[in-house]
Amino acid sequence: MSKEDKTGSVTNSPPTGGGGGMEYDFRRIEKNWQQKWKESKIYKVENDFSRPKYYVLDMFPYPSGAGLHVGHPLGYIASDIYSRYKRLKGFNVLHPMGFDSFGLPAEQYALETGQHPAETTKKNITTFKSQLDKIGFCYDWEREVQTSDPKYYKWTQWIFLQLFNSYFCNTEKKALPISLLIKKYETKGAMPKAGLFIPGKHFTAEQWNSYSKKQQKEILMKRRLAFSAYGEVNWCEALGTVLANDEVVNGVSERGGHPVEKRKMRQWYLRITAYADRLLEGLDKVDFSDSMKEMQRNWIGKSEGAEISFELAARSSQLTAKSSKLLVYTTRPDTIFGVDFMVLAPEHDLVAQITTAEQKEEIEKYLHYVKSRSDRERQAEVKQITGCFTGAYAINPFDGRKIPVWIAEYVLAGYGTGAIMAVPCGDQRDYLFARHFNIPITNIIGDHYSGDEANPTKDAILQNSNFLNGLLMKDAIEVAIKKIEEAGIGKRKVNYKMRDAGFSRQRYWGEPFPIIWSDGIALPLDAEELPLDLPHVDKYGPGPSGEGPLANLVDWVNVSNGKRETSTMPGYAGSSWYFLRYMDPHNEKEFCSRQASDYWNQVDLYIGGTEHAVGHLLYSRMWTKVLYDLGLIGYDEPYKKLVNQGMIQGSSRFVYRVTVQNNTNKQQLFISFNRLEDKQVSDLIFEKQKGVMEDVTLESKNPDVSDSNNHVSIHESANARDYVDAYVVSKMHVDVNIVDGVELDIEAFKKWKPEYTNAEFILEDGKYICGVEVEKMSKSKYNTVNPDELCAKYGADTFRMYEMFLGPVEMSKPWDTKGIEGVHRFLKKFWRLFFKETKTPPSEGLGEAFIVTDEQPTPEELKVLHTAIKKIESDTERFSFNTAVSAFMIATNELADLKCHKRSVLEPLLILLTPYAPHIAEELWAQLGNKVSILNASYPNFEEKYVKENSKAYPVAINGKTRTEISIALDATQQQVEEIVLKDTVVLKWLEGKQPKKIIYVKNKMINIVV
RNA sequence: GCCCUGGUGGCGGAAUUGGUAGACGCACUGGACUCAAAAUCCAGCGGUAGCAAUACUGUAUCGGUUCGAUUCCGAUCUGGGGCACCA
Repeated sequence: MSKEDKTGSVTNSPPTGGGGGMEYDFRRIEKNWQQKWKESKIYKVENDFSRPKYYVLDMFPYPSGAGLHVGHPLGYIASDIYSRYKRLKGFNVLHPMGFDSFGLPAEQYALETGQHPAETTKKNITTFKSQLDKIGFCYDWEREVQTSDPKYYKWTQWIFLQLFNSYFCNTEKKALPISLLIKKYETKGAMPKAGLFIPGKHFTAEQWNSYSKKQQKEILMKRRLAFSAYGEVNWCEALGTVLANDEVVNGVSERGGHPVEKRKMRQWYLRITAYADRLLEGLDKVDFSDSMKEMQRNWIGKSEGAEISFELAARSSQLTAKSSKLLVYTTRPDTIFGVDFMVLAPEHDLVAQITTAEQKEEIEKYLHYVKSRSDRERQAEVKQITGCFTGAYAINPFDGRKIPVWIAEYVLAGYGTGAIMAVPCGDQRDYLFARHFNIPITNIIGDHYSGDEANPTKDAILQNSNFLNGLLMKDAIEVAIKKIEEAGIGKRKVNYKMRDAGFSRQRYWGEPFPIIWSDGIALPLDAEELPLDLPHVDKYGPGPSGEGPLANLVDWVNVSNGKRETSTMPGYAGSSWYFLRYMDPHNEKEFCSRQASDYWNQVDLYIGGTEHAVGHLLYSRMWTKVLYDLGLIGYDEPYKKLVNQGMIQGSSRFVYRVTVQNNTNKQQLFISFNRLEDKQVSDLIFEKQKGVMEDVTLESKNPDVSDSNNHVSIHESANARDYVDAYVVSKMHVDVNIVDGVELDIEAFKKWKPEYTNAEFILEDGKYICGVEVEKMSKSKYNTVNPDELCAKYGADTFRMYEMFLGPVEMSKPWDTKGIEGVHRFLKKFWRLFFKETKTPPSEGLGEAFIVTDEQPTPEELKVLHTAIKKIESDTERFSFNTAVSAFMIATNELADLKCHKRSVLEPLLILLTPYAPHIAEELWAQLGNKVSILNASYPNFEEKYVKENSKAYPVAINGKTRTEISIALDATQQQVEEIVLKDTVVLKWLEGKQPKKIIYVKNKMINIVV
């Protein structure tokens, strides 16, 4: 052990080393077996259609430059354990791994450093793979996919063409080839099912045939599953580029702090809204957690209500006939008589037309303000109520009331019709808005409305509501809709919160679109022309007028029949179908052969984080449905079961730097955590700064440690003179790896940040104690722990088991390296069931050290074994890996106590251990003389007879409080139990001579006596 | 703001269907072995009172249902994740 050792927050020396004997030399064992497994291709997976299959999939990683930290492998270890378990159960298991290797970070990095994303991505993947391999995963790397590989994205582009060439048939509720739609238009046109023929929307066959090619294509574009249209983006003029929401902070660009505004640009979209209902229905067929389904349902946001059109008051003379109506969507048509104002989204088309001359200036000011606001900001800040009156009025169709029309940022253009009818007594936002702008509030729900806040109830009896008076709101909804439809002023409407998915990015590092624009018509490439390779660029800056970097490649863009599409596909394109490619990764003819996709079928178990709850999962579910509709695969849900792993959070450490204002001597000073609140600390600080600040007193208030960001607090000094008027304590992240628990290794710290070599430290009890906070694990917070170092120090088996032992996979938890010792001790103890540690060198003492015998096991030993089999098998089945690890510990402790070294007990136990700690299991298996790998063994069978008991020590409670324990036969009857219990001295004592009212006896659980 | 989710000893967690709260591990304390250390083994370990047996109390807070609540219901406080161009 040396002070130099800074590889982890555990500062002990390597747990093994030196000495002779057969000790658990995990380094040798793991290296040896990883090598052998690789040579024997034991993880190679064949499409052997005769065997039962099981498909385990991890959400593949984005290969970031930071490499793996201990949070990444959590899900991978879980899926690896389950895969190996299923293999032992006789399944042909597909458990592949690959990389989601297109994406923004590589491009950002390229912008900063000039390194091509292809190069950095390749490098990062190499690092990831070597890190993954050290943990001993059973991946068949021959099936690896990388989304940025042309051999892969050829098929992403191909599927895009299928989407482009398909439409959603509303009658059959499925995707069909667009050629069928064209045929229909040519022969029947597009005629209304019922009601009015609306020119522009409907047309006859003759009309269709008379349209120009361009007109026809424009009509078709409105039906394609992948289509092009105009949509809003975050536009940053200064950077000349479109930004992700991520890159926009408080309305300005993260890079450079330039202003950002909304701008409409031509974009590609996927018509996921067409699949809204099927995406909802599909949730009933899959095994996802309820919360996950709930999140997806909320995202889709299906609601039923009505679209109502309000006449606008005639006085706005600039209104044309067409725009004299204001269409709103509401889920609560029952509240129509409570409407006190209307609100349009600021982007609403009508705004410009209806605004009166007097209001024009104000409206324009407001529009300018809204442009800089993100959707999130617009909805979030309730305290800040903003809006602007347009000067226009709408007319309530039933009572003729004049209703003022406002615009406000809390109404979003993308949802519903982009306009609402505001009912302040029933909706809190509307209420706050009305109060803020002094709009009178109509109460239609009597006592249910307090006047202090809105009440969104549906259980009130309506008042002040004309023909709805006296009706329960729930029932009034239907009545109102009928009346609205009768009056011809609106209709029943199902609405979805979900919008069509934006599918183009003004970026370089993504799949190029196989599209050529010719005279405004999007021409798809032929399948034979794929892949359309992503051309090499030297510069990663944006193209002209906000286009992606590809627009700078003039030669590439201009082709004989037009111009290439210069945007690229988003990150989720490649990940929407990757699960299929693993089944048939080298197929050059098809994205995946039907035979392979029929055999491997749905993913039986999908493991990944909740952060993908809506995005990725919905997109891949949609793609799967489209592929199914087009007859390309045989199922329309990709993932049968989904398990969400929790996030492993980082446990950050902080040091507190004191900066004295106007301090010219620049002495660096740090203060230990618990002295921050020390009243005398200002004296100390003063002491340390002596020489520059004679006679200056600092009066410190208690520092507010909870303050955000860096600045903990500013201390005003009452008697400040000359040099000093305040000192500032700033909080700095410090590398967790140079902190032992909470104690800072000061020397290591100085080495880590050389600028503080001469810093002084105010200690407590001779130590510098760091502050602790749980945050997301990230390089910039210096709270990452590298799995490589842990594998090197304790071995992959220990690391795997420890990650599992931390807690339930689904739960988030902070990482703490300290506990890993315990798991390592367990594996050493397990090893000692097979080997006795001797002082002789292994070359001589092997026979002597190996202590496994062929003796017959005792009933007690068999009970330990079979208890373990039952517990570990069921825990593995239900993904309760932490309790399974604890079951291994219990079994090992008990067998060690029994001094059991019997093959017939240990051999099955080894098989149980294989999924969790494959290396040690394989080694000991070989030591037992087995010639075939333990990976191909079969899982031991649990036998009830070995664990059966005929009595149980029942807890006996009096009035619900456990007072004693009585051993009673398991097959005892109620009467027998009552007799036994009432004879017991402890029970008699607590009864105090009273008669029990009731005796509750739950077989195999407990007994409760009610007095 | 909206949606989802969590809160149990000093710490990570266990309690699978409403039935003995704290399994297992870490840390800590005491002991054995050792010249010493490491490793290993044994014992203790929620709080309060007590030498102890034991009693009371205890699963974020408050209230409810029940013979019985960490578990179910209602309200409150609080940590984490997502919110459509990060992946």
